[in-house]
Amino acid sequence: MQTVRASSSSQPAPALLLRDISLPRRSPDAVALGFTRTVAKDEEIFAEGERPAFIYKVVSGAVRTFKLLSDGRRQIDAFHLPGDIFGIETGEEHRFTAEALGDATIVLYRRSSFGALALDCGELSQQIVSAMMRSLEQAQNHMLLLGRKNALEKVATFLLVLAKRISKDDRIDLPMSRLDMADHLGLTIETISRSLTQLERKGIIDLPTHRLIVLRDKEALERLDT
Amino acid sequence: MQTVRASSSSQPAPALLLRDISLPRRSPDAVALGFTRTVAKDEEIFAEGERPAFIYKVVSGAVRTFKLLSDGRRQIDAFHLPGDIFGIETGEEHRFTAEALGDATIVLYRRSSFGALALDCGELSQQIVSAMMRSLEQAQNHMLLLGRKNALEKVATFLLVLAKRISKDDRIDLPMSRLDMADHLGLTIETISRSLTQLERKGIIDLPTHRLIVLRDKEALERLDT
DNA sequence: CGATTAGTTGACTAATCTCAAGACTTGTGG
DNA sequence: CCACAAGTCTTGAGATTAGTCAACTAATCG
Repeated sequence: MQTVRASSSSQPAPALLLRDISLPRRSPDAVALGFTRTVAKDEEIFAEGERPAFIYKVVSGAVRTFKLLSDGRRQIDAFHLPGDIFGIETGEEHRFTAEALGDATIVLYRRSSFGALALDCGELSQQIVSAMMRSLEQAQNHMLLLGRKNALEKVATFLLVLAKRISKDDRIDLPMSRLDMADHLGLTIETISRSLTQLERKGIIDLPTHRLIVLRDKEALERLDT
Repeated sequence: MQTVRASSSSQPAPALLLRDISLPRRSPDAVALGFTRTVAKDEEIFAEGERPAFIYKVVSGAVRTFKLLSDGRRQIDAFHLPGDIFGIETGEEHRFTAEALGDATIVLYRRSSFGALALDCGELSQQIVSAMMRSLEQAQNHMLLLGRKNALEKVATFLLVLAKRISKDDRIDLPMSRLDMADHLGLTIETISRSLTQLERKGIIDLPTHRLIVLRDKEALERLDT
């Protein structure tokens, strides 16, 4: 596991600075006004868990979006450069924190302006959009796992995620091999095996057969899930 | 680096098996017919690089989607369980390979049925959808990097990606600190530093200042990018 | 300038991988 | 229904990569 270093953090800067109100160019359905805002180095633009009120676009400078584990380990999912849109959410909270890398200028579009986003799409498109969004959320959580969790944490998280999807009374009938798990979690089959054994020794899971896992202590797993 | 093991691979199974033609329920804009297909264990459903002709939905069984590095290292981005939609692409090729984990049943929807996907959305939604898609593609590439590349490969890939976005004649003016790079690539600042030094020693890059990187040998970087 | 922060380098440690052997499962055919 | 074969999983020992800690150097900001 890795040392957690303080992120370079100046103090949070003043309030929102209105500069300019620009209409999105050539947009016929432009209900969205754009506010321009300047942000200082390391200033927070929005925080994980907040209700998303805007969608953002970088005008100048650069922005990082990241997730944190409870002990401060951080995974930056992306750097956003001029022209990039970020902060899109379909749910009720931001799943990242966004901060400026250096001084930056961004444009904010009221989220309410385009309502539930997918609503002005046909129903089929809507299904597809929501499938994309689910993939994206999964991918983003998975980056945190791959970049910042150790082997035991990876396996614990994986079991919990799988349990939510397919467990019957805390029994998981694994649909995949150890090799598949390994290639999903960025580990080797041996490390998967050792991690499972370790969880079993601690009484957290049972392994009646190789393909069946019984979760005996979900709380303990959740503690590992950080 | 990690040993590459052969994926359990039976031989590719026969052709497409039409079973059933079902209309998507309650869908008013349902131009899409659903074909049901059964696939055998480890059978390929589509391959990375292929032109995407369908969108898929798992009916029974489970499916893995993955990317490979040139030497066979594999990153499974997701397991798809009954009800899950997978294989959505906005571009002209599949960016993953999909295979059945065990015997499985899937439904195929002709992609042409909903045309360019975003087309029946308003223009603004369309921008948002395409921003989502970009994030998703980035996230998926990044999972491969986080899960299966070593430190030097990570840094090399990062520099190339960054160069494509912001380099002027192969000079990158880094907008982020070493800590930011580290937290993006799942490494520590020391390892970032050592990797950059190593690239410099090999004559692949120059580091005139900490925030400026000159790419001297892109080919070599691309070779590391696998 | 001088102080502070950011980045580099070295020596050492720890986590995970690699390689190898053995055990368990599963499927097949006698 | 048992025995064997093939594949899958587990375990151990040693190697390797990246992390940790610490000292030093370079850059940046008042």
